Amino acid sequence: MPKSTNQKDSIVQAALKLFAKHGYASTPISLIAKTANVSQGLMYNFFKSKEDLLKEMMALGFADIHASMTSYVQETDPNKAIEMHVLKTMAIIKQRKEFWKLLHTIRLQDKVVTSMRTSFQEVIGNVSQSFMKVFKKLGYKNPELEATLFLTQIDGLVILYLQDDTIPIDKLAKHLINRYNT
Amino acid sequence: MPKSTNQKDSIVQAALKLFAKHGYASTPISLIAKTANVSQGLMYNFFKSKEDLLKEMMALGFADIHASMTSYVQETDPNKAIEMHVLKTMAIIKQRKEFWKLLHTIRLQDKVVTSMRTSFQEVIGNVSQSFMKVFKKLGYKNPELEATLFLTQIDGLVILYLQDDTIPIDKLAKHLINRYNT
Amino acid sequence: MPKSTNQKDSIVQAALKLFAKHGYASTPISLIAKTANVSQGLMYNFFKSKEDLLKEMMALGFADIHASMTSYVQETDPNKAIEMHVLKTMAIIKQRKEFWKLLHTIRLQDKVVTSMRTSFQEVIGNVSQSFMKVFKKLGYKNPELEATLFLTQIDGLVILYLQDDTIPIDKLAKHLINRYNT
Amino acid sequence: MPKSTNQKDSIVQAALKLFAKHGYASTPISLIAKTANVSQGLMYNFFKSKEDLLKEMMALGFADIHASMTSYVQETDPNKAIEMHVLKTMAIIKQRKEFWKLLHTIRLQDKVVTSMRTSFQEVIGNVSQSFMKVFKKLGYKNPELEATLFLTQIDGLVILYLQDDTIPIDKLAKHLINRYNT
DNA sequence: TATGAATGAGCGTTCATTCAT
DNA sequence: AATGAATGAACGCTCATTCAT
Repeated sequence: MPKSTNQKDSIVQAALKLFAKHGYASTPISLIAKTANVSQGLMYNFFKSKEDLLKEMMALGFADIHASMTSYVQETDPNKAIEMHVLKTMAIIKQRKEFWKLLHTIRLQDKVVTSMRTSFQEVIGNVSQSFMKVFKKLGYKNPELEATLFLTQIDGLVILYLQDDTIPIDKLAKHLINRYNT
Repeated sequence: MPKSTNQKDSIVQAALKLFAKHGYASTPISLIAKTANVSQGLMYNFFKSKEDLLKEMMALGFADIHASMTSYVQETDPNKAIEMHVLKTMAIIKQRKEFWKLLHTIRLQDKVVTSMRTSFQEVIGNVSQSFMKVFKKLGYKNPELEATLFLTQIDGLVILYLQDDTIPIDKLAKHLINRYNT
Repeated sequence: MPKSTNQKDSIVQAALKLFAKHGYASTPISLIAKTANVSQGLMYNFFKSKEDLLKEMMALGFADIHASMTSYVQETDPNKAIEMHVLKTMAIIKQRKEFWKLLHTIRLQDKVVTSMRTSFQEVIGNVSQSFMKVFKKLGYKNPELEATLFLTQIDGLVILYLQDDTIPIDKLAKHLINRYNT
Repeated sequence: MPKSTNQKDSIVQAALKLFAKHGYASTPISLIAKTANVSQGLMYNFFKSKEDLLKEMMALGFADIHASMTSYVQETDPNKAIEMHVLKTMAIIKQRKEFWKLLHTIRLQDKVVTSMRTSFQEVIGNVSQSFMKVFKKLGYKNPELEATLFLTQIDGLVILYLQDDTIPIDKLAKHLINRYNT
């Protein structure tokens, strides 16, 4: 069995945890290596640089999210689509907290992100388009604005949760769903 | 007029711009100094450390926001309060884009922030309390959840705008206001 | 054989030489590294800070001296004890000139030293006690004062030698011994 | 009245105190200025550099000591000469503790000292010569060695006192005198 | 494949010195 | 004579990256 896969995995997990906690720039490679129980030099067998590690990590995360989100994209009942998206997002966030934290500390910066903007925009774009249709179907006058408000509402909720995971996130999600499903 | 004030100002402006763009940890003091047209050593006549510069900068920003936000806190008409808060927030964000970018890259991290968390929570807390009352007055069943949803909705909108300032932020704001002012 | 040992040794030797010559505070790490033919960064694989290097160096020196001095501590003939201490001290000083120079530039300062004061006092204290007994055995009226005078006499001689190694140190030592061995 | 003299004096006093406590290299000019209640820039009206301040300070100290010591150099009774030298030295040391501390931290270093070696040697040389004659007069077989031992004995005592001023320095001095005045 | 010793550029910071006022 | 703002070189130290093994 390829042990290297496990090692690469440990590295990615360690990096994710540490980047989310201390920030990308403030996390030394040496610490990632130690946390992943791997020699410092070995890191460069898997990733050609620290930045490369970040990019690959983010790509993995996006793929993951993409997979999760597209699972219900063919939902035809608009109310169901809204409900599923809210619930699914909350589920993903809980499960991938560190990834989302990192994503949010990075997404307003222009250095590393440009390279991964594509993947990010793709995911966002798809979802956006999809919900425009949903709100159109529901008869909203301005489905584009509605979709944006809906998605930013979820975004804001997510950030609050990432910052303080003791908020009643499930109640809030339910409340949000009810607001649309009248 | 004291020239030092201008210099301190340039430093703060330069730091704000660079921190917002590249992140705190990835912005060298040397670059701030160069951008502010000041020698590197002189920086330490104004701020005793890089971290101190950040803190002071954030404190200034918070004071500013606090001042802006408390200007309409005595508004008694709940619909008006909602409208004013949305509009005021958008105004502030447009004006202090870099400060808000910086704030968002920092607020999920646990390192430097603790010292300024207080100021942040204070502002947030006040606003939160205030809107709970607003939604109570409007007869919402669960004013606390409503307030949270309202504020996170704004937060999400703000982040989207910080990431891409070509979105129709004013339309979105208006739309949001209309949703509440039925 | 581990090369690192040699490197650590070169560093210690270089540091000892340079600290003794220019003083601790006036010796840059960069110069030590260059003198030891080692990169500046590597220094920190062996010593976690400049101060740590000093401390470790001093500890080594003290251990050395301690070993040398305790070799004759069980001497029961008081005259022999005096003779041996003088001769041994001179031998040590000749051999460890730089260490002693460094020790003397440091011992009146209050900053770094506190941590190593303990080791120093321990060595001194033992010797002091030991010579009090010697002078008691020899029938001196005030053995404590005698011991102090004896040891400070040696100290003064040592310092003179450290300052100018062309003085007839052996003759002086012999003369000193004869003064006690009547 | 020339205020500058007082200022120069305060600077020298402040520098002496601080150099003795923290060492020359570890004492910033800024701290000396603050301690002397003088602006940092003004220092350079009196001394052309930090090193110059040290040199001038030492020169002043030497002149002082020289004056003190030559006051009894014409003493013809050899026993009296020994007694006076011991007592006078102790008096000077007590009075000029900081100067002596500084002197001892500096005298084994080669950087600054070379320039003042002359003055130092001159004082030492005179005293040395003078005591050779004293011991000759007293009929010692090897007056040169005796003089060296005598002076280094005092030196050793002085250093002990500088390191710990709670030792019974007066008793020790008396004891020393008695040893010679039999 | 795996190590960790080794490098060197760059960081935040200090401080002796200069200079405009 | 006196200030203290301003400079810039040098410091101790960190860390991404390389390389011999």
